[in-house]
Amino acid sequence: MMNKIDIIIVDDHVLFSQALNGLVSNFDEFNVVTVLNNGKELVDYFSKENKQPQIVLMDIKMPIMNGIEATQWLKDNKPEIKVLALSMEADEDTILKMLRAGAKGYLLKDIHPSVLQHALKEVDASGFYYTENVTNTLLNSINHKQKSIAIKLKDRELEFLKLACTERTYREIAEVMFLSPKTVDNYREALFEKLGAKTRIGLVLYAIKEKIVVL
Amino acid sequence: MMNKIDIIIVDDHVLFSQALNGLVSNFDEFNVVTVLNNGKELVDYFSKENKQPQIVLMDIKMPIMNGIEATQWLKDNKPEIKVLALSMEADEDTILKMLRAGAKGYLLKDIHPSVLQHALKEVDASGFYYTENVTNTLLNSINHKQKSIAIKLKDRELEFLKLACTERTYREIAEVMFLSPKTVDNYREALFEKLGAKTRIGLVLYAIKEKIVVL
DNA sequence: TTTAAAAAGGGGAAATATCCCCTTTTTTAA
DNA sequence: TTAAAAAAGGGGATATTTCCCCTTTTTAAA
Repeated sequence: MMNKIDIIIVDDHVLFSQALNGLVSNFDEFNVVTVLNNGKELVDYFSKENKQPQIVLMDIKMPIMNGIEATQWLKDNKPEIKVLALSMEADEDTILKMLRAGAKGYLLKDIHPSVLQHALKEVDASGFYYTENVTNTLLNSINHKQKSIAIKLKDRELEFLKLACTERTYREIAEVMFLSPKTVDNYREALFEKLGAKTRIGLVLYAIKEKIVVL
Repeated sequence: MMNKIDIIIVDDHVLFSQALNGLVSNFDEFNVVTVLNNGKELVDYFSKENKQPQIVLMDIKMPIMNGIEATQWLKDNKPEIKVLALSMEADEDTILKMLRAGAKGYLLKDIHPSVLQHALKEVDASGFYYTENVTNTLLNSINHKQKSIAIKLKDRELEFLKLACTERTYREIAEVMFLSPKTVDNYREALFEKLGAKTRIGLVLYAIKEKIVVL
């Protein structure tokens, strides 16, 4: 008989975690060492026990110490243990935080048991299991960082704003725009007002944030 | 005998693609339908042939039509075919473009054959295979934390630079840093010199470009 | 065609930023 | 322990930015 892979389940919903326990215990390859109710219990567990599981099946929303904190703790203190997140929510922010904390995979609780089994095997064998879902979420959050609130600027103001994001002085900007320096003053003051800026630096920060200028 | 999974290899390096052909053909589960030299040949192939492979092993850098364009074309025209990218480079930009174009995985050419075999099986069975490498790249590009700083800045200079990217005056920056305004002058001038800037705007542009400050 | 709004221009002044060439203090390395 | 380097501070001048309160010119709409 081959050695089974030790797993700890951390989840505060007892009904669910016990069901999960039964499920995983039925997988030939895995052995559930213990079932804990939150991150704190996991940390306490390691202060008492010498045994280390290969994988922790981690819920995210939990009282006292949540899954993100617990995963971060494991990364810092037991980096060889792999965390597979198991969550109800698939919102971008949670996924991001969990992955940054070091999770090796992120599954939703409504998956088919066979997928869980497959994921566990992958995490054991390859060290990770990132689903299409997770990857797409990451791709999305790169794309729609933030939609511009789009204060509407006139063409000439936009032109000035772009030039303000260079090392040109206002005098030089005036030359480029074929305007008097005094008129450029007006554009500056108008944009200070519209964009809530107090200095030229503020204009630059706004322009870059809103992707009016691209670096 | 089970049905083998059909694969097309697209790569302009003939020596490599032929070696890859031999390798994959030796895998029990897979059958290499044909080997093509670039994306254009792949598009042409589908205009002549009715047969469709399940998976395309796609190089990225190729003449005439590169792997990104070809993958995008497949997504638009043959969405049921899965693309597994196989590349020399692991730079962020390329990975992002390839995934956006619809690749179901991204492997480097220096992996072990068994990993390729495993990835192919995963792509066939699950529809995707995203490695830790790829996921970390995505995470990084969200964080914008890739430190490509060519010029090494001292801690205190970095601190000043970040403050320069705000609407604070130098006098206020001096207060925050517990320095005399004159010392702040020195930091400014030192950075002008190091970063080739002539004005504070130049500092801000540099800091943002190099991801020293995140907006 | 009249009228209002937008764009352009300006005077003048105070606050900041830029610049160059110094000294003193603290840290680091030989 | 001593020399050198880095960090901190400064004087003083000029240039630029910021600010407020104006006029003139051009454009667009009634």
